[in-house]
Amino acid sequence: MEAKNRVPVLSDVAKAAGVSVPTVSRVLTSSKYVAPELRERVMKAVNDLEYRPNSAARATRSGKRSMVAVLTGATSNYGYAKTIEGIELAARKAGLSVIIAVVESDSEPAVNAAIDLVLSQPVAGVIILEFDRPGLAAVKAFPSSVPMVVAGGGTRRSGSTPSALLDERSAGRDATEYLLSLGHKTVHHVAVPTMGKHSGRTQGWKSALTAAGAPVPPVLHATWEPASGYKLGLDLADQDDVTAIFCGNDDVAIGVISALLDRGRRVPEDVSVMGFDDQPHVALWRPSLTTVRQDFGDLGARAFQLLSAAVEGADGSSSSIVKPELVLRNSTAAAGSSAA
Amino acid sequence: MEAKNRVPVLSDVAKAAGVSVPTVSRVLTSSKYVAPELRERVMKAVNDLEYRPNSAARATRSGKRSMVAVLTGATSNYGYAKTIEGIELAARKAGLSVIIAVVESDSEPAVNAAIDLVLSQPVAGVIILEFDRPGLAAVKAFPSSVPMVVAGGGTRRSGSTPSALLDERSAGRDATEYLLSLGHKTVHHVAVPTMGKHSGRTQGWKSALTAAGAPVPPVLHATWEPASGYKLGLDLADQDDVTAIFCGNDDVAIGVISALLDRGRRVPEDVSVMGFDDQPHVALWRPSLTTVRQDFGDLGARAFQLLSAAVEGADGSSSSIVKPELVLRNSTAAAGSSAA
DNA sequence: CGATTTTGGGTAATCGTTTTCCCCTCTCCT
DNA sequence: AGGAGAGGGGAAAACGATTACCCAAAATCG
Repeated sequence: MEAKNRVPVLSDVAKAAGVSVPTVSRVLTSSKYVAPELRERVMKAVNDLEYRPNSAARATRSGKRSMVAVLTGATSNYGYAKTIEGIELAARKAGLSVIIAVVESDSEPAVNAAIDLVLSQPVAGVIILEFDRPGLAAVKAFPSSVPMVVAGGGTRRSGSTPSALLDERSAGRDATEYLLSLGHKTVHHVAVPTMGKHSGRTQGWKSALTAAGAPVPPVLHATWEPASGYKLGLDLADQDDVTAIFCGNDDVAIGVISALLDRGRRVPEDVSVMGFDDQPHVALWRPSLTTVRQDFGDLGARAFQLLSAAVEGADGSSSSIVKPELVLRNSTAAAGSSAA
Repeated sequence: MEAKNRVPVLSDVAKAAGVSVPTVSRVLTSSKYVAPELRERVMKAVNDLEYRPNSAARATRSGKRSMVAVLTGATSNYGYAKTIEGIELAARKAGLSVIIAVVESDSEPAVNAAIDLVLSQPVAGVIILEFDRPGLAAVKAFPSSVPMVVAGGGTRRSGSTPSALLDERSAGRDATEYLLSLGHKTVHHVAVPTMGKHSGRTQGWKSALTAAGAPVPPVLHATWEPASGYKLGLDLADQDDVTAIFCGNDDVAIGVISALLDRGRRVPEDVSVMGFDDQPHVALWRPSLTTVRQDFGDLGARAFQLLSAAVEGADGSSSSIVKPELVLRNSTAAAGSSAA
């Protein structure tokens, strides 16, 4: 157990096995038939020395890349983390490593810095998480020389970029229509800092309202923190005409509900509140949260699939879009159940 | 805007700038003085061509690695995600990329597969998240030829491995002592699937109980899911002697509380419940959750700092340990407040 | 059984960088 | 003015792998 043992390279293995360097390479990449006896010797040497191929050198010569990169505006929020998890799982199954690069903001220097960091590595392709403005900016600025796919909540896909999507627009519309169907005159909306006007959730909400001829209240903007939902919830609680609130995500919904309750408004009797994402714990809230279930893990897996295809050279810019499903629980109720 | 433009290499830049290849390299790495005029020309060519150094080739020749790897048993749970976020931020500031590798289980093939995946890339060093059994197994199996540091919740650090730690043991003890100080005869414990008997939280809990001469109830084992906490909570609700419960994390605590409430036991009047982690939303629970705040982002930053030092060759296996702080809220109360 | 084809494996070239040499030129000093 | 010293930059080697090329031996065929 020498402490600072030099890490073995191909020539060490070749020497140990008594063969030439290319033969070892051929055994390891199984690129050409090698006599069983030699193969045996090589494999033994590989195991004895604990040799691991240096994929940097490999990439340099062969151009075969063994890493995919994820470019994203954030990592630890629920949706981001789950999507990254899905990507990592799919990549690992395919024998690829995953490298994470965070785009600090949507400013040009930040975007370029992240892109530089990623492209300086030998990546086979890049998945950009288009959940927020930094992600959006990264998609726009990304050079066409490297295979890229988008994963996000958008609907429209202008160019020829393959995309794995969650149909947030439809989901937002469904959610809003559901609340309207309960008899609410309109639905207020607290947005999370996603892509601004381009957020599918917000778009769907607005289109449902206008389609139903309902008034469109101004959009309230929260951060990702539940506390900011709480703050906005305090304001909403004071407005008597607010009877239904569609929130940009579960954390914010929790904040809003908490504020409403603190102000003495009952949920769902006085005000119905919906979340978005269906984090595991919101089913246990009191009231349990009506929300929209998004399968982020699947999103990540689909994105990786598309990237694999793009790397293989499939030019047919296929895309996949999945519609999240409503999960009806107890934070929503018919308008006027307050009287009952 | 050619679509499939070959990505430029150093010799392209050299040609465009009318200098030799090594000169370009010297400019980019600022390894040797280059005349201002030449430097100028080179930089212009670099910008014009949008050249980005190929860090695989760079690593091959110079041995300078520009990636750190994170080896972990999971990625999307709160603590994991926040720690990874902290590592990424620190690494990005230092100009390094982060590669993530998940260790599927603590079985030997899974551990080796993850280690192989990581070590085949040109990583400067590795941070292993020792929050669970796969992480623990990875630490044990990791070869000494590559700089490595451990980040986790352990206390003991046998060998000479630098470690960034959260003192879960002390925190668990503090939490338990706090509950005992409220007059509870003993404290029940619902553990999350961390390192089994080696979990600092569980160790601290047990040591506080034995130190106080209180009976040590059997440990209940939950998964990471709130639903599993709920399940165990139903059982606990039926035992009248259960008046205080220390949970392995916030999600489980929420499940337990939910079950207690569903069974008609009041929190905190009948039963006090504590969580662990202080996720942002638990402050908004009703009752708001008493818990232990862990600064995972800081943990990640500290781990990266130690790794940097280790890579630089600092052999003094320094470690850093931070004690999480109790956050007292409303899910805990004095024993017997039920009567009041 | 001799000539031609296959086959397995070694030698050398290659990938995109960095680094070592070395040479040329410019400066400075006596 | 001539020689020593220093500094800047180019040519070539090196890094650790893969791949092109080639040759000897075995296999196939007439």
